[in-house]
Amino acid sequence: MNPKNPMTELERIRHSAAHVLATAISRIWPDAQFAAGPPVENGFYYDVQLGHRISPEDFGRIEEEMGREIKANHVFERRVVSRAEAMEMATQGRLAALADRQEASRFKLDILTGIPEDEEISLYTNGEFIDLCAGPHVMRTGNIGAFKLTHVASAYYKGDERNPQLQRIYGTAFKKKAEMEAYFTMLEEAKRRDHRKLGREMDLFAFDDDVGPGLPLWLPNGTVLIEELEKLAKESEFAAGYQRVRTPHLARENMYLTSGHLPYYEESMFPPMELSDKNAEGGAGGVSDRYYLKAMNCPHHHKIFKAVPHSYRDLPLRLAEYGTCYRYEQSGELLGLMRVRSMQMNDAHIYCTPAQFEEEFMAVNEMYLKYFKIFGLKDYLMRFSTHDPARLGEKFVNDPEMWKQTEEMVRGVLQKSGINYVEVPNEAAFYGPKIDVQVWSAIGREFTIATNQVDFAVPARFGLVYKDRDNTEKTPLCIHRAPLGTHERFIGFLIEHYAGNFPLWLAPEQVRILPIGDEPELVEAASALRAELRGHGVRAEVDASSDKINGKVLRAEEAKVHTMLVLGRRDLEAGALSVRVHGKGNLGAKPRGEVVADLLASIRERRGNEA
RNA sequence: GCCAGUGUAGCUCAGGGGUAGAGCAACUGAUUCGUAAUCAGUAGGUCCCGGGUUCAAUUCCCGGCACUGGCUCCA
Repeated sequence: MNPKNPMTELERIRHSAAHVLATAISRIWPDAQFAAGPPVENGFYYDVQLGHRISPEDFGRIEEEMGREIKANHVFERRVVSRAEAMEMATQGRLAALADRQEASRFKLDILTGIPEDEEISLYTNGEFIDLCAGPHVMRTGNIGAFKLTHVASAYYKGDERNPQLQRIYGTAFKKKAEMEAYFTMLEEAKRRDHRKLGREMDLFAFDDDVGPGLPLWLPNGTVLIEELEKLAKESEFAAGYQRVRTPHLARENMYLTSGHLPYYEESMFPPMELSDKNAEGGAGGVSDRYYLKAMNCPHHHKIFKAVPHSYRDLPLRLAEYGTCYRYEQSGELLGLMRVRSMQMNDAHIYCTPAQFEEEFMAVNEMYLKYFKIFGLKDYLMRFSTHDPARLGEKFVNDPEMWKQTEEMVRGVLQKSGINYVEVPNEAAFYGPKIDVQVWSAIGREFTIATNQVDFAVPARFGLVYKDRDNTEKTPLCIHRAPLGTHERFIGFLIEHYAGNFPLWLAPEQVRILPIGDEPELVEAASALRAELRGHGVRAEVDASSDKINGKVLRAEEAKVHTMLVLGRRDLEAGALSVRVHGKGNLGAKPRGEVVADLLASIRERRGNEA
C-alpha cells in the first residue's frame, strides 16, 4: 500500500482484518503461503496458497481464531527494516507467518524483489504474526469492530493467467456491528433486483440448454421491452438524420481479414462454418470457403458505404442498424443478460470529415444524455479511453499524429459540453480513442452500457473514400456509437435499475382491468375498455378469473402490472374507473375518459415512474 | 478457459441406498367478492446427462454439461 495515499478509517479496519485473517489461517495451517491482502470496495481479501482446499465449512473455525486475535487486542507495530534483513526473514519463512519455517515465504520474497531500490521496506507485527506491508493499519486488532468471512474464490497470482492460482478468501469488516448488519441487509435487497431473478419471475427471457449458453430467448414480455427501446432509438435516430440499413448475420473470412479482426479476435468469434466444394481447388472435401458469424457490424456498414460512390456532399453519412452480433465469450464469463453470446446492438456508424467531427461527436453525446434523462439514469461514469504512446504499432495503430488529433478533439468536446468524465490511458480501441459509459449492476459488477468510439484507421483498410471539393479522394473518419449498448445488457441493466417496476411506456403489461364479479354487463364493459385501449396501442388485459377482487389485486401487483383499473358496479354506473398504480396503491375513482387520456399521455411522453 | 460450490415439479425448497415430498403457480368445479391470498379437488418428476460400485443408485464413486461465486478476458 502506498503511504502517500493514506487509507480511510474503514479501509484501515479492513486491511487490518486481512492481516488478522492471515494470522488465523497461519494458526490452523502453519505452512500457508500468503501473497497479497488488501482492502477492497466491500471488504478485504487475502490470497493464500495451501494444500488444504478452504471451503465455507472452514469459515467457522477461521473466524473463531480471528475472534481470539481481535480479543487479544494486539498492537499493530510498524518497523522499517533494511532490504537485506527483509530478504533474510523471507528466506527463513518468517514473513506472513507466526514463526520461522522450513520453507521461504515465497510470494513475499517475490514481492520484495519487485520493490524499487529507493523505497522504504516496512513490516507490521500483530502478536506473533509478522507481515511485509506498507500499511497503514488501525492501532490495535481490537479496533476491528465487526467482521465476517463471505466467500472463497480463486485468483491468479498478480492477476496473470500464467501464474499459479491462489485461494482468495473474501471477508468484510466494519467499525460497528450494526453497520455490518445494514450491509448484509443491503446485499439481500440487491439480490431481489438481480435481473436474472426478475427475468424469470416476470417471464422476460429464458435460457435453454439445447439452444446454448449465453443465447437468451426473449419471451413475449421481454420482447415488449426490446420493441419499445427500438422504437425510441429509431425515432431519435431518424430525427438526428440517421438512415437505417440491414445486414446479414455472417460474412466470408476475407472481410474479417481486411478489417483486422482475424486473426486478432478469432478467439472471441464463433468458429467458422466451412464449406466444401468438390470442384474447388484442393480436391474433393477440401475447404472452399469459410463464413463467420459477425462479432460486430462495422465491416458490413463499411461495405454499405462502399456500395455507392460518395461525395463530400453526402457527409456526414449516418448508417444505423439494430444489428445482431455473436461473440464466443469464455464460458466462465457469461452472466445472465449482462454478458451473452448473441446480442442486438444499437449500432450506427457516422462517416464524416475531420471538420464535421466535433459537431457529430457532440450530437452523439447529446443523444446519450437525452436517453439517460428518459431513464432517470444518474449513477454512471463517463470513461474517456486514450492510447499509450509506448504501445503504438502493437496494441494501437501506429499513427501518432491521428491519435493526438482525435484525442484532443474528443477531450475538447467533453470539456465543452461540461460532462463529468475520467480519462484512462491505454484503454482505447486499436483504431482510436473512445468514451464508455460505465454503470453498476445490482450485485455490484461494473459494465459498459454504452460506447462512443472514434475510428481513424479501419475506413482506410476498407478503401473507403469520398470525393472532396478539390476533386481529390479522401478517407472519412468514422464514429462508432451505441448509446443504448446492446438490448441484452441494456435491458438487464434497466430491469435492475427499475427493480422490475417499469414506467408505463415500457411495462410489458401496461394496464390490467379487474372486474369485480362476473356479471355480464361488467364483463362486457371490461372487454370494451380493453378493446378501446388496444385500439390506441395500449397493452391491456382483463382478469376474467374467478378470484375475488383482493386476489386479483394481489396477482396484478405481483406481476408488476403498471396500472390496475378496478371496474365494479359502482364505477359502471358512474362512468368511472378506480385507478390503482403498482407501488402507489389505490388512487380512487376517476371519469373513464380522463383515465384513458392520462394513460395515453404518459405513454406518449415516456414519463418516468415519479411523473 | 481456470479454481471452488450447486443441480429434486413451472418457481422456492425439504428429503434420502429399496412406491418421490411441501408451498406457490397450472387445471377442474363451486364461490359473486370494492383494492395484497374464497374454498375444495385434480394433474404434474429421466431427482441434469453418461458410466461405475451394489441384489438395488435420484442418493455413493468417476467423467461430462449447465448454473452460481470469483479470477482471467471483454473489438
